[in-house]
Amino acid sequence: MDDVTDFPPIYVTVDVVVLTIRDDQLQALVIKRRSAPYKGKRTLPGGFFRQSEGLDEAARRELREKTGIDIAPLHLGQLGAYGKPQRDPRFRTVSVAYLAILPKLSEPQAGSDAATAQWMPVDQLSSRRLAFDHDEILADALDRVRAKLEYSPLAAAFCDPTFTIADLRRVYEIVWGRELDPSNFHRKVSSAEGFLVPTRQTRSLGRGRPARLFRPGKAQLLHPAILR
Amino acid sequence: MDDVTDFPPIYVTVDVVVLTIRDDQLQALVIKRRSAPYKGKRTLPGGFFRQSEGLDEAARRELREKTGIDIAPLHLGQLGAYGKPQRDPRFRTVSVAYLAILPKLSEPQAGSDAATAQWMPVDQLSSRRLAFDHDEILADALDRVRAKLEYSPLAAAFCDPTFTIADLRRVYEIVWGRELDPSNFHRKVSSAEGFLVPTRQTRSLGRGRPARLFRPGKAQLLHPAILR
DNA sequence: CAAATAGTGTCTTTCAGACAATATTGT
DNA sequence: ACAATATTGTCTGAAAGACACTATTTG
Repeated sequence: MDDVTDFPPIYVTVDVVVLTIRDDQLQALVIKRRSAPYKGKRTLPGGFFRQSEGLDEAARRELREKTGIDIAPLHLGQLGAYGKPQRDPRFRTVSVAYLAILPKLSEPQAGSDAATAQWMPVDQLSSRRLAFDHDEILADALDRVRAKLEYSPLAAAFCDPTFTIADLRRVYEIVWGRELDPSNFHRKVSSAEGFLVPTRQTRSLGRGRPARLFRPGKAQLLHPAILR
Repeated sequence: MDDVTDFPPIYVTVDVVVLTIRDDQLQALVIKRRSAPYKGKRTLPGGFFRQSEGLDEAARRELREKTGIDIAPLHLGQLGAYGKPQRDPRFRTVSVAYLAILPKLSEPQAGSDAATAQWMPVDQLSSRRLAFDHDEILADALDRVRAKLEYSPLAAAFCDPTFTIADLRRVYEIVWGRELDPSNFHRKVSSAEGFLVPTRQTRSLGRGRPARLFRPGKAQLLHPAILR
């Protein structure tokens, strides 16, 4: 490594793509900027990184401060670093992006920027809508979450603590953007070792046979995978 | 985003995990440190990030400066950001790690730190051998490359411009650490659309039937995947 | 010829996808 | 009973793993 004095420091930020399902749509949490640059435009929640904290820790803190949401570390994963030279017009920054998945119950709550935080369907954010390079970060997040549904039990993170197989299927259908055969889906998730733990409860929607409720299992990798 | 003046800048570095296959072993490029901290210990090649360059660009430059190797951007991918508070005892750093794959022909060459660059088998670097948090970065790189062999044509990046199916199989065997059935492997890679482009040449090893030589195809994703 | 390596074919099992059939509820 | 949803079963085809077999070279 070279001598540190030759290289000026760079501002490091953390940005978080928070995804949930609301109104049968995949939605992301965005914040409306109140100052220049990009005043009035939307961004991903995020902020500067502090000296004393690790990256994951910073992501959790930002999410908590901006939205009042305290997410389990389990459902927070790093996406990568973004550092194109002109990504912030003010000064040189590198942003470390995170992906967080929440069940639909949560609303943006109290917090420093809470007044400006809102959920928006990702379909309405698909291109050239967010400030900085946040469109690119969001696109990468969507690629990531679509891929992770295949081989990880991530889909359960979109659901309440107990959920039916139909709930889980709706998650896959909404994230992947296509319908799945209910019977084949049922067979596949049921046979994936450690994905679903049956409970003794059922849930009725008023019409039709009540569905069994499940809890997430301990598996970190699905085998066999639920292929797109 | 908050007011910038509240947050001290942080040093951003780039570290590169360069992998190749030499002597039938997966090997990584490491550099022996010539100054404190960790004097005499080995690290991954890397250095400070410059104001004017993008992250990918910085990774290529570091690799070129430290080793004389000019890698195609195609075979250079970001692993992620590492930012535990105490990862560098001197000051607060965040490192963006990259993974680079090279065919075995390359030797560490001229460059500022070339004298101290060397290839080492990853089996001999498996734990607590590298300075800073580079053991962790290397472990993540190995996870990544093992996974990528399944669904991407990355294995060809370990090979010369033309290669036989047996060459390719040795890559999988060495990276995954287990033997594969030659006939099943042949069938699988041959049927993966766009993975291999046949040439009219063959190559003889002196004994046995000569093998056909192939070039890498255009596919970015293997279908079906070559599962572990 | 034998030895060695390359490549093909066959069989069994697993799993995906299409879709039929059965089960259990509310109206 | 009927509509609606949940769940199980059946069939077909794709692909994996084990392994027998054929092909083409050198010694």
